[in-house]
Formats: sequence, C-alpha cells, structure tokens
Amino acid sequence: MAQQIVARRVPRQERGERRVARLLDAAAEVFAEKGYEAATTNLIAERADTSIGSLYQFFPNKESILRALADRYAAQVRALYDRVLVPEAAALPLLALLDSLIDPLVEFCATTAGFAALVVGGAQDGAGDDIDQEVFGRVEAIYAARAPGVDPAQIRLSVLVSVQVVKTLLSLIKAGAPEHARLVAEFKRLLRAYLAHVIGD
Amino acid sequence: MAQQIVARRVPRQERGERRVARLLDAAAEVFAEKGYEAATTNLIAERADTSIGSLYQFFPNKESILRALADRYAAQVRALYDRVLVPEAAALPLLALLDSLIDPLVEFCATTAGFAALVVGGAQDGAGDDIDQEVFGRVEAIYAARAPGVDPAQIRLSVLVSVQVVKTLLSLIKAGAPEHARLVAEFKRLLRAYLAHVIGD
Amino acid sequence: MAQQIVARRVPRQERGERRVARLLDAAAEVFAEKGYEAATTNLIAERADTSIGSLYQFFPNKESILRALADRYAAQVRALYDRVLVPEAAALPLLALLDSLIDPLVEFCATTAGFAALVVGGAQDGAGDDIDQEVFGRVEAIYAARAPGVDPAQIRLSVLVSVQVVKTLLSLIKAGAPEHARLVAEFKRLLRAYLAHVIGD
Amino acid sequence: MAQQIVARRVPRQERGERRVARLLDAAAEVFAEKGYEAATTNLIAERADTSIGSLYQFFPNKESILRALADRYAAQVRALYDRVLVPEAAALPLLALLDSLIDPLVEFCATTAGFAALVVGGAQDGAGDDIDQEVFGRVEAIYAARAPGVDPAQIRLSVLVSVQVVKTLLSLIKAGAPEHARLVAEFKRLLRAYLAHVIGD
DNA sequence: AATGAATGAGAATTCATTCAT
DNA sequence: AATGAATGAATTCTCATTCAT
Repeated sequence: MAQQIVARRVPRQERGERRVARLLDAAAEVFAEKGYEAATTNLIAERADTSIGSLYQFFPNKESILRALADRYAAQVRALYDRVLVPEAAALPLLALLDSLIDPLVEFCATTAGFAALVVGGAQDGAGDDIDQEVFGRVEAIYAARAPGVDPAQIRLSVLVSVQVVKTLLSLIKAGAPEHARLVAEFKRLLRAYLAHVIGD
Repeated sequence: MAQQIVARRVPRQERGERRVARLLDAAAEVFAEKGYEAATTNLIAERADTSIGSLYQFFPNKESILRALADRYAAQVRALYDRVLVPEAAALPLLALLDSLIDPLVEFCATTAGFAALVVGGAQDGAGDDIDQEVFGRVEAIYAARAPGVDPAQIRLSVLVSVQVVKTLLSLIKAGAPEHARLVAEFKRLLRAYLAHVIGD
Repeated sequence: MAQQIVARRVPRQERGERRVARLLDAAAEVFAEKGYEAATTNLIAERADTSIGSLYQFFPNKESILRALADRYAAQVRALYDRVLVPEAAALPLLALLDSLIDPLVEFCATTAGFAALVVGGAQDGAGDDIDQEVFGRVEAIYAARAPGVDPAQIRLSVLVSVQVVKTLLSLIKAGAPEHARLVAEFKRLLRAYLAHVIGD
Repeated sequence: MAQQIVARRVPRQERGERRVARLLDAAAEVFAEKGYEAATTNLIAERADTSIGSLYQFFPNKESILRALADRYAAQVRALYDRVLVPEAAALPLLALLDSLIDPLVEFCATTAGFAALVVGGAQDGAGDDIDQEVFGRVEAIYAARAPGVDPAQIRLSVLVSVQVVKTLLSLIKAGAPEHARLVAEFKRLLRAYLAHVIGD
C-alpha cells in the first residue's frame, strides 16, 4: 500500500521535475536571447510548452526562475569540476592547471545558451554569485595547496583575480569574439604570467 | 552692441546646456542605481528637477539618454588621457605606464556615479563602445610605440586583454569591493606580469 | 465522449467571442461618439466592462479594433444583402430596386451605432473600404444585369455615383437630420431620376 | 498727429494680419496632410515660420484655428459665388446653372489644399457649417426664383440634396479619383436628372 | 509683441501575476 | 494540478498650452 502511494507519487513528481527542467531550459534560451528584463514569463512558458499558470506553480516570480537557473548552473559547474579539478590538480604544472581550470568552463559556456549571460552579464544583482562561489572555493583550495607558504589573504586575492579574469574571457567569447582559440590562449598567458609569481610555475 | 545681441542669447543656450547636464547627471545616477531597463524616464526627469516634457525636448527617447551619457563619458575619458597618456608615456617603465593608464580611470570611476555601469555593465547593446574605443586607441598607440618589433595583431590582442582587465577592475570597484587599493595593486601586478612578456618591462 | 471534450472547450471560446463582441460594441459606440482619434482604448475597455489588458489580448492595437469593426459590419451588410439583393432584383421596377438597395442600409444605419461613422466618416484611411466593396460588387452585378447593353465603364461609374449618394444619405441620417423618411424618399427620387437614364426605369 | 498714430499702427496690424494669413495657410497645409487630430500646433507654427507663442497670441486654441480657416474659406466661397451666381443665373438653362454652381467649387477645391478636407471631411464637428450655409443660401435663392410655385420646404430639401451631392463630388476629387472630368460630368447628369423634375430643365 | 523652453495631463501599450474553471 | 483569460499598475512618449524672458 505505502509503496503504491509512493509509486503513484513518483510519476507526478517526475512529471513536475521534467516540467521544471523544460521551463529552465526555455528560460535559459529566452534570457540569453533577450536579456533578463526583456524576457517575459509568458514567452518562457510558451517555449517550455506549458501554460503561464504552470510556470507560476513552480516559481513564485520571475526572479526566482533566474535564481533556479543559476542554481542549476552552479550544480553543473560543480559536476564539471568534480571530474577535472581533483585535489591532485594542485600538483600539475601551472599551464596544465590552467587548462583544467579554464577549458571546461569555456566549453560549457559554448554549449550552454544562457550560462555566460548569467555568470558574466550581471543579468540581475546577485544571480551568478552561487556559481562564482562554486568556482572560487575550488580554486582557492588548489592555490592554497600549491602555495602553502603564502598568506591566505593573498591567496584569496589571487583567486579573485583569477576568477574575474576567466569570467571576462567567457564574456568575450559569449560576445562572439572571433579567433576564439587565440583569445583563450592569450588569457592563459595572462594568468600564467601572473600566477607564476604568486603560486609558482 | 553686437556683443549684447550675442549675450542675450547665451543665457538661453546656457540654460539648456545646464539642463541637459542635470538630466545626464540624473540619468547616470538612476542608471547606476536601477540599471538601464529598470530606470524610468520619469524618475530621471524628477531627479533632474525637470518635467518629463523637458527631458523629451532634449532627448528623443530613453536610449538616446544613454548614448549621450556615453558620449559625455567618452569625452571626459579623452580629456583625462590627454593629460596623462602623452606619447612619451611609451618610454616610461612598465609600472609607471600602468599607473598612468589605470589610476585616472579608477579615480574617474570612483567619482563618477554611472561610469562603471556603462563601461562595464553592458547596460545596453553598444553603449560603452565609444568609451572603449577611446581607451583602446590610446593604449594601442603606446604599446606599438613601445614594442615596435611585435606583430600588430599581437599588439591588438594584448590591448584587448589589457582593456578588458582594466574594465574588470573597474567593475569590481564599482561593485563596492573592499580594500580598494589592494585590488588595484593586484590588477597592476597581473598586467605587469603579462605585459612584461609582450611589450617589455 | 469526444463531444464532451469539444464541449468543455466551447465555453471558453464562447466567453472570448462574447468579450470580443462586447469590445466591438463598445468601440462602435465610442468611435461614433468621439471619433476614431479621440476615442481611447481605455474608454473602450471600460465601456465593455473589461480591463485594458483584456482588450489588448484580443486586439494588437487601436487600429485593429477599427478594422475588426469594419469587418463585422462588412459581414453584416453582406448578410443583409444576401436576403434582399438576390439576382432577380435586377428585374424589379427601378423604384422597387432602390427600395431593396437603400432601405436595408438605412435601417441598419439607424440601429447600429458606429456604422455610418465608419462607412461615411473616413474615420481612418481605408477603414470602410471593405464595406464599400461589399455593396459595390452587388450593385454592379445588378446594374449590369439590368442594362446589358451599356458600356461596363459607364456601369461602374453609375455604381460609384449610386454608392456615394447612398453613403451621403446615411451620413445625413447619422448626423441626426430631422424628417428622416422625407429625406430617404428624396434621395430615392434623386437616384431614380438619374438611373432611369442610365439603366432604365 | 492723429494720422501719425494711425499710420504707426497700421504696419503693426498689417504685420499681424500677414502673420495670421501665414498661420492659416500653414494650418490648411498641415490639416490637409495629416488630418485635424494628427496636426500639431507646433508644426503649424513652424510651417508658418513663427513661434508657437505667436500662434497662441492669435488663436486661443487649436480648434479656433480650424474655425478661422473655415471662416476664410467661407468668405472665399462667397467671393467666388458673388461673381458667378448672380440672381440672373436663375434664368439660365439647367445645365448652365449647374456649371456655374459646380465648376467654381471644383476648381477652388483643386487649387486650395485644405478646402475639401474641411468642407467634406467633417474634420471636426461643425467646422464646415459656415461654408455650407454660404452655398446653401445662394442656391436656395436661385432655386426659389426659378421655381416660384414650389413649396419652400421642397425647395429646401432639394437644396440640401444638391449641396450634399456636390460635397460628395468634392470629396471624391479630393480623394484623388482618376478621370476627374468624367466624374464631374456624371455628377452633373445626376443633378440635372433630379432637378429637371423639381425646378424644371 | 515675439519667442520657445517648460509643463504635465493623458494616450497607447506591456507584462508580471492572479484566479476561476 | 493545469490552464490561460483577466487584471491593472506602470512605462514610454506626445502635444496643447503657458509664461518667463
């Protein structure tokens, strides 16, 4: 009996989750296309093949859609880094470290419509903060492990600089800069030159 | 006599100019506070102690206010750089060069309400482009003068990186990052390390 | 079963249609009272006991309300003429023909608030054109059938004159001319005298 | 002395009159181009090479410009008819009478930008009424003289019909109907056929 | 008298959000 | 739970009219 009740519920929850996912996909698309302010909740619902009423069943207001999207991206970035940014990464040569730091984000950015808009664009006040935190924490751990003697405050500052620089790179890519690869390489040069001083080559 | 006639007209023009200036000041404030989209033309007029009708006497629509603001900033940045970024700057030691490149902007940013929002924020499509161009051209000339042997494409790439990095710095300052000075110093370190490779220390 | 599904949707559609009808009624009233330009969409919505938002759910802009109203009138005139202006009308004595041509329009005009304003008033560029066409085509067919030997160009000219004269009559009635009936009779005399020459008595 | 004072005044008054004339010309143009509602007082002033302030020195509001324009047209029509519509016209053959009734108006309409718009268009409630009266009175006198035995009420009705028919003709011409001349001829046929019954050929 | 900058009520239209079905 | 019609506050912009200069 209890199982039945649970079982009967699961499909419903699943259906709900699928709908939320569709809504977030649609929102990512629409936010990326029009920007947060110009995006309308009606268009998002329509793109998600749902009704506006359903949208408001899952999200109390427009901003919460953005937050949820940011949450999802933060989780995706976490998963991304779980694979490549293992603690041992701290032992890699700086160049390799930068590769494993930057390349996943660049690729994610290229594949994922609204990501850059959210992380970089400052679409809405603190929308990208969770994603930032996700990256920040990882990088801080690695830098600290790599340069144990350095003042933690200096480490944090270097992490801040690094993260901001990568975000800038992503924003340029999103803006459709030509010579994608060349740009990525140059930003790696930038960070390498800087970090060689701070946490060693 | 002739002077009198001219003089009689001046107050009118001056009044108009003062009003435009007040409107732009107000717009800068409001754009900075709320962002471009959320800013309303009525609020801008109110802040400028004028009527909405007067606002539309000077600006045909909301976007033109943003453009005019960008123009004004571009002119101010030009004036700023006219003083410090003389051609001889190319001969300075890299650190001094970075000082004269960055410090004026940082200070201007700190004093001027909506500047960073416009330059960095991507408030509206190409709003900050003129300001960017202003800086870009100057910096390109200096880098090229300093490193005559380097491939112009590489120079341009380095200028792009430099300008973007400075814009990032400004956005952090605008975001109210604590330890202002420390941050500026660190971004100078970042650029110095990078540029030492590209255009020499 | 299938019927039920269909049936369930009907109330919604019906509600929408009723609302559109109410909006058009209100619009007819308001356009007739104030003229197209001076009529406000807010007043139309209010008169229709709806919100301005609902109005814009059905009509993309003010002009489209006018067009829809014209469409509705054109359809009503078509229906009107379907009953009385059968092909056999061509065989009627001229006076009887004029009766069946004019009387329905006069009555429709008297019962229907905004009709004359639209047909005659030139409220907006081509607003009444469809209604004109509706009448023009019918009358042309009848005149041609009645006077087969006459040059088609002359027929069209006579139709134009006839239609314009009737429109003028309607405008006078709308303007609240006293002695309604006398006026109608006189305009019939006018057209009879003219058409007796052109298409025969 | 007295003469001097008068003399000194005359130029002022003349200047004012010339300005009023220029304003009315401009208004005619603008009303004809855009219609009464869409015409702006600022545009009228600009077209008249004056300031908006001067416009309001002579006209208390927008509507009064229309009225003044109508007055001017009424006077011009009066002058027009003073030449051709002499009492002896009543003795002319009907066709010649119609010529002298219609031709001047058609020509005036063709030469004078805003005339038709005003007389026909119903630009504003009673704007063309004075002009109507001007024509109505003349025609009534002539019809009455020509058909002394006819009931005055019938005369008035026939005048009404005649005037309305001519107005309709003017509106078609203004609307840019092709075959100008043919149209005029046909409308004369229309009126001739009608009037032959009423006031004799 | 002439000017034109200034005013602000008012218009069309949008869109986040609610709620009856 | 799903739907989408309904709502109306808020926004941009216009234009008749006023009034200081």
